[in-house]
Amino acid sequence: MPAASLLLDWYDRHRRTLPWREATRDPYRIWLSEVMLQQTTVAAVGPRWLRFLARFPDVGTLAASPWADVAEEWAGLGYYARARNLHACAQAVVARGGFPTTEAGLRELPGIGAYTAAAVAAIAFGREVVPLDGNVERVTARLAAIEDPLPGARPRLNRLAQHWMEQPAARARPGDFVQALFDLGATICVPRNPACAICPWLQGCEGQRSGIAPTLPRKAAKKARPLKRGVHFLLLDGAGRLLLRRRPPTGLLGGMLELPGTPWRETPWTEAEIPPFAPLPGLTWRALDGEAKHGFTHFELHMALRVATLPNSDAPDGEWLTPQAARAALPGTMQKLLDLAASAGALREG
DNA sequence: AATCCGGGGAC
DNA sequence: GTCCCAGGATT
Repeated sequence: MPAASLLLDWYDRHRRTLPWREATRDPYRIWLSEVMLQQTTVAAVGPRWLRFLARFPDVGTLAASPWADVAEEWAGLGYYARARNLHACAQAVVARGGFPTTEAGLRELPGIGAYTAAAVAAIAFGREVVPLDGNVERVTARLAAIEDPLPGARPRLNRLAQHWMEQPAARARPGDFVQALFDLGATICVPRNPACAICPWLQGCEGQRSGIAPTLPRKAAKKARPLKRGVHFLLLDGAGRLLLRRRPPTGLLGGMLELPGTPWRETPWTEAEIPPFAPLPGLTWRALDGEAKHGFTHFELHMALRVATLPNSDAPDGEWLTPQAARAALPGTMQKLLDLAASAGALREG
């Protein structure tokens, strides 16, 4: 088994300097970083973590804040169920008087799965457990030359990874040891072209010895993504503000703001089907040229856009925001519709 | 076990 | 274009 001390020595010399590593073991800050880092790159999280903390400096502030504020702060980060669970988790933590300090206790909270429970337990509370993230999966699969494909191989990889923590050097510094594994996977044992020559665990890496390390871990084939289409509506009032509505609390972009529109489906929309979805169907809607394109995890989306100005009549239900405020509060998908409108000169903004 | 859930950066 | 990212919830 590769020596934990070799990895920790390497970590002490080469570890990444990251905002959430600033000598704090505040579980709130560790937890927030781990949730933001779920399927999200370190580079993307850095500034967002700092901005989030400035607005919600502690778990009590977050728990007491309205959802609309949390949604606005999370806009653009993706996977919005994380924000909903984050909000619910903060309220649960306040209700129980603080964060649980064990992996099992953390695992009970909303938005905290096997990985995040282990990561917070190890980093914030010094528990001896290895979180199995994409980095640890890759490092472990290569060290042990595991050729079984993910996700089926995950239980086996997890059992192997837990053994790293049994060494006294690792047990003396659990949080540092797991972050050393992250850094090894993020800077040396990377998916493509790993830098095996400078790896502190080169000796004892069976994947490297057998020459298959760069091809691991193997993964099951992925499904093709269908193309869906929708038509959205940009309604402007006399002051140049635009109408947004809030999506249902669960599902795709759940709880986030959007431009009103048709549902998204694979069958193209016929002209006769579209008007009932407009905020004011009787208005004269001008169709803009082009489409906004956005890729989701499991389908590709093309959105057309129609524009109208609100006459002196009853305004439909929704929220009226300036283009600047709308852009700040909208998920990336909807920001692309504003881009389309702006390029057509249909928007008053700076 | 399979599917749903964003967005961006590296290649 | 493809792949990946400090994954979780639901079915």
